[in-house]
Amino acid sequence: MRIPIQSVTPETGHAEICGWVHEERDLGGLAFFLIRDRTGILQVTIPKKKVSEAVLAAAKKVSRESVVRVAGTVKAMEKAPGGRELIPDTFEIINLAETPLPLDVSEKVGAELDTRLDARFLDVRRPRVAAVFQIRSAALHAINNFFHKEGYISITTPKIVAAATEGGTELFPIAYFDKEAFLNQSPQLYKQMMMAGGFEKVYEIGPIFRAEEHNTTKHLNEATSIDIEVSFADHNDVMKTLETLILKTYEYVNRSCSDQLANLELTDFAVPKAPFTRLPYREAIEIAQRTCSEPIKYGDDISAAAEHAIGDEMGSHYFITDWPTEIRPYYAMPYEDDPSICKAFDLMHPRMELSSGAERIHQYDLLVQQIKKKGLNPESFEFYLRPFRYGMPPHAGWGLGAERLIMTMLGLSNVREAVLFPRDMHRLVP
RNA sequence: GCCCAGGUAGUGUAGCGGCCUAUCAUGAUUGCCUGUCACGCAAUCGACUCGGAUUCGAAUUCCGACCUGGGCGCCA
Repeated sequence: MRIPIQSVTPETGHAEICGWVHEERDLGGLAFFLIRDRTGILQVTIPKKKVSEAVLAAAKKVSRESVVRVAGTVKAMEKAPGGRELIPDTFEIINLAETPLPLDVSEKVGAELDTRLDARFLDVRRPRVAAVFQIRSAALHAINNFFHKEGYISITTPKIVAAATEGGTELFPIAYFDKEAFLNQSPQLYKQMMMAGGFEKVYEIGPIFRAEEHNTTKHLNEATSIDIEVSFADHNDVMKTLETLILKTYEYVNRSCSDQLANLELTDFAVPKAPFTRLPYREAIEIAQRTCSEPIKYGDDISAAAEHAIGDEMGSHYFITDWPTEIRPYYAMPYEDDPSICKAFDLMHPRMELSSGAERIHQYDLLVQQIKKKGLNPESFEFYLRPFRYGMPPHAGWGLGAERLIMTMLGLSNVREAVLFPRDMHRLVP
């Protein structure tokens, strides 16, 4: 019976392990093999005079990163990594790996991201890379948990759609039988429709697709969006929810992923401090005008340089609130007393935007008016507008980029590090 | 889409008109070695992205193609 390497201790007695050959060192009469599975690394020690011919033959033949099954006696050994080693009585090569390897799993020499992504299956064998995805898994678990505890209904909405969410041209067209269709850029319209469906609190974690030809370390053409929509809530309510979710996620990762964080050398991992500052857009612009070398004025989008300048000033997570209605999507709710600004917000990490959200317009006439103001045709949004005529409650929500959350949480320099098989302008394989 | 910077053994690099039969590390192959933990030692193997041009001579300069990284716009 195979047991995980993590649970092999000097008290184990006889053990059978399965895994990959991480490193081999042959000292002549004595050989050492480091065997790795997803839980850890164990040293297999072969005193050549004391083991069987079969073990010797296998040890001679096996190459690095081959898959093996090794069984034998576990002994306490101070000189061995982890204080224990396994002396094999059987050493079976399950699958021999070809040589040379496309990249060095033991990390003696580096590999560029492009090389790593081409051989991602090998790249993720490296413990520090695996740690990122184990943490990503834990973070998404914490997020799912949070929503279930809070009574949200998990939904999945179509990724193949007939119309754009926000107008725009940044959609991937696909052939859908004899019709024109697109990959969805956001679940926005569908989660709002479920407010008319009376679900009240919904969330979805799923893929979003953007055909923008951006070439940066924080954009993907296929990303994972964490989306919520809540009825009878306003922008402040859902900002509070987002803030709590971020804290809970960091706390869970901090609590349950200490090995992985150690692998990533994140000994100073810190849960952000709440409450996050609510910084009105107007004040954000003032900070940028004061501290950023590039000129910016009220009404502009916040440029990367301005974003960094404001981020430096704020130092940790913060919200930018009260945006000019003009530069937000048509569905953002304008303030009653000043319709030039709206109840939209972005959640910012000092390095980049993580999330954007808003209280939405729930009145049919106002929504149609805003769609027209953006130069869009309400007729192409009929499927979306229809629910607004039959009892749409007030509601608010946001979308949070899962990869950016992981990237900023772990200090990754490229968002591609947070996706197993990233899709960007140049990469469609593997 | 615009603007930079690059493409040298399996991997990561040095070289930037002749000293290149191309450096170093890692790796692979073979041999030696009983406590390695980036083991050590010896030998061997393995590369200038492609096409054109300039030149007596091109990895090195120029042009084009292809590929890659990064910045910007925009956004999650």
